[in-house]
Amino acid sequence: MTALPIHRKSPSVALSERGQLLFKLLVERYIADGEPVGSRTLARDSRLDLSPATIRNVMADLEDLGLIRSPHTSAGRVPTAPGYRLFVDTMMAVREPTATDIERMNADIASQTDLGVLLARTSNMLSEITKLASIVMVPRPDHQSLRQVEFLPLSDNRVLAILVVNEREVQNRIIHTARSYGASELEQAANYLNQAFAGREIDQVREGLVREMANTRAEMDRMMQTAIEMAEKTFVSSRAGDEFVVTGHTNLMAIDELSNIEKLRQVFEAFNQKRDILHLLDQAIGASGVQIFIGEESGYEVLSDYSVVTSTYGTGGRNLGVLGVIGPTRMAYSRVVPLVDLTARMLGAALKSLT
Amino acid sequence: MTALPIHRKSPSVALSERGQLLFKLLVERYIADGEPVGSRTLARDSRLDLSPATIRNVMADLEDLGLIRSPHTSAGRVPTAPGYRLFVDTMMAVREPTATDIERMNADIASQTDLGVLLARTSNMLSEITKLASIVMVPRPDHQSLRQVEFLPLSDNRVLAILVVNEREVQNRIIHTARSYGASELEQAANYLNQAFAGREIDQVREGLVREMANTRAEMDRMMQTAIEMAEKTFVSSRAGDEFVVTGHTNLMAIDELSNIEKLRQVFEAFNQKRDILHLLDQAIGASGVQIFIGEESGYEVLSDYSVVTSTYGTGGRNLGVLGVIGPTRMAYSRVVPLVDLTARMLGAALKSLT
DNA sequence: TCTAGCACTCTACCCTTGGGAGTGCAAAGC
DNA sequence: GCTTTGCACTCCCAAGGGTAGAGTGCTAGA
Repeated sequence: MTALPIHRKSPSVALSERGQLLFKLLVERYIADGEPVGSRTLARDSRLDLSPATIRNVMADLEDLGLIRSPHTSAGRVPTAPGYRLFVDTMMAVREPTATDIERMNADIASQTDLGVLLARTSNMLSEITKLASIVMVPRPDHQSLRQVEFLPLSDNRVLAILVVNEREVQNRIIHTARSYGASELEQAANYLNQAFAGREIDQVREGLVREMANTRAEMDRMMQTAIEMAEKTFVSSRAGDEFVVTGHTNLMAIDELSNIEKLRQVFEAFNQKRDILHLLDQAIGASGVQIFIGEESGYEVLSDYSVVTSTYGTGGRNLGVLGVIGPTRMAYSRVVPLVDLTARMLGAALKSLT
Repeated sequence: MTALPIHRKSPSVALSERGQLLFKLLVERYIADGEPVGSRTLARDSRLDLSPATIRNVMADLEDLGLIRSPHTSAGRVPTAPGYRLFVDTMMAVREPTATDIERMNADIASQTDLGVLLARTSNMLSEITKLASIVMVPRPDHQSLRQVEFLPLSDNRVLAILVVNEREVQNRIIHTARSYGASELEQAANYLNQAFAGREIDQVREGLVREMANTRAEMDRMMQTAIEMAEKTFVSSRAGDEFVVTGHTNLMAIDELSNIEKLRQVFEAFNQKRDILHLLDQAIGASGVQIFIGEESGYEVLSDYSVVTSTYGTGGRNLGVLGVIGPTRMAYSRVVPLVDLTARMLGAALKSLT
């Protein structure tokens, strides 16, 4: 076989060209098979026409650099977290999603009109195609602009408030009031609020009300009083907390061939204790584009054998949220990364057309 | 020891009094330990002062009756599905929930105001206390009475419809229209609908509209046209499909000591393919009160090693939905059954105070 | 009708064993 | 100086065999 011109030493970086090649092959092989890769296998895989012994020497170097390790004395080598990191950063060849996948995803996502359903479907689809667990964090509206508000009296001094924010999202809250209000009273209050504050940020609404109160204090008529009272209770501490959609847990069970059930349980538990996962996703929302957290990098011990691939999504220039997948560190990054990217873009587009 | 008066034959039923006693002990023991119960153990447990050999004879009878079986030649006996059935039907002594459990549940459930949160919390709580997976099916409103409707124009010939039904529930839908409508136009249409149909069943609204159309066909003014057009699209095929909340998957993983991971995966998968589970819950909603499905009784093969304990819940006389738990057939029925019952009643009460 | 005794069966566990895979090292080859 | 060969060594894993424990069914005797 044509030996490559391998004698050119790579200048300062510790890794020779040959080392890189073999390392790349090793990672790819391990991702494909899931079993430690030995020198003989690697010798066959590479077209370098080198004996296993030579490969062994290179592998020893790679091990010294902390890129690979052997699970035990006489097993092959597997990539370490830093190894995966190097791989995805400098040598991964992304495999574009197949036309089928794109088609399938498009059909499913584009047709959704309800925000909740859209997110759920997106998560589902991503999970099915990647065969991993998928997370979609719902858009966190940094500013909510009020479009319309309605009040409906319920029994027992309670009022149902319906807010339409950001042009299309509907929120509703039950508020407890000191006395009971009549329907017409509430209607007037809502009318006033709609006229005075429609199109304004919710935060501003609260401020505006306070100002209003100061100005008109004495000569406030009854309607105004009602309006202010209602609005105060309605707009206080809105944010119900970030939510996210998780689908495809079960895919993790299928993959984890070691089926370390206790570990798996802990990961699932983490999904439920949503707060933990949220923090991870928060890290991701800062930078736009695809981000990869390998093993311990995520900062969560339970995820030490798992990697997380995330991408922000949004419309235009704004990041609305984060989505991604969780799977074993040896997931097929070259396939998963473009898929996550694609999904994020599609969701962004779908959201845009929804507005 | 004081031998019980066991010589009285039970009349026609195939099971002697002694057989019943020993069977009950066996089931309780197996539920507690999870391991096949042998004749020696049972001899010690019972205060009957009988030798293991005698117990063996009884056990052989019980096996002939199909109430118990041995996993293999020289293992003890475990209850069969019919065995559990007999146990829960005729000999189970319910253990009332502890004051702590009641207190805890009450605190958590009673304080909720949002329907979605209430259901989620209920499910969570039930799952935590029973240490099983819990399902709460959301109330299926067999009749939805319309309280109020609002329309908001969006871009691209789409209109956001907001429905308030059943006094407090808010639904919103995006509908696509042939042409674009102005805000005032839509407002008039909503006003008309609200006046004409508030308080009526949604089904009736549709019917009423059709009648209206027939009557006024020719002299329909523009406002009416708009109203009818909007309403048609809004009220068609409303039912977004029954939803339910599942929590505590992870508890199943902890219990299934055999950790037959593939089986577990199938069960989880079934949770995701919600339709399957729904059908099971549908069976339960017919009869009110607690129902127990043991193993294959549920009609789902994947659930063959699991039992489902459900109860309907509702306010006043009406059944609104079903909740329950899923766990191994050897769950502690005597504890779980009253807990499911209690939860159902508490949820019913919470819903009542919410309306 | 109950009990004691006994032979039998099956599982779970431990230990050993041998093969296979892979390594590391030293010496020989190009 | 890099590469290869040869070899001893390590470790895992699966298979086999032996043993103890638990429990059974059956039969004969109280």
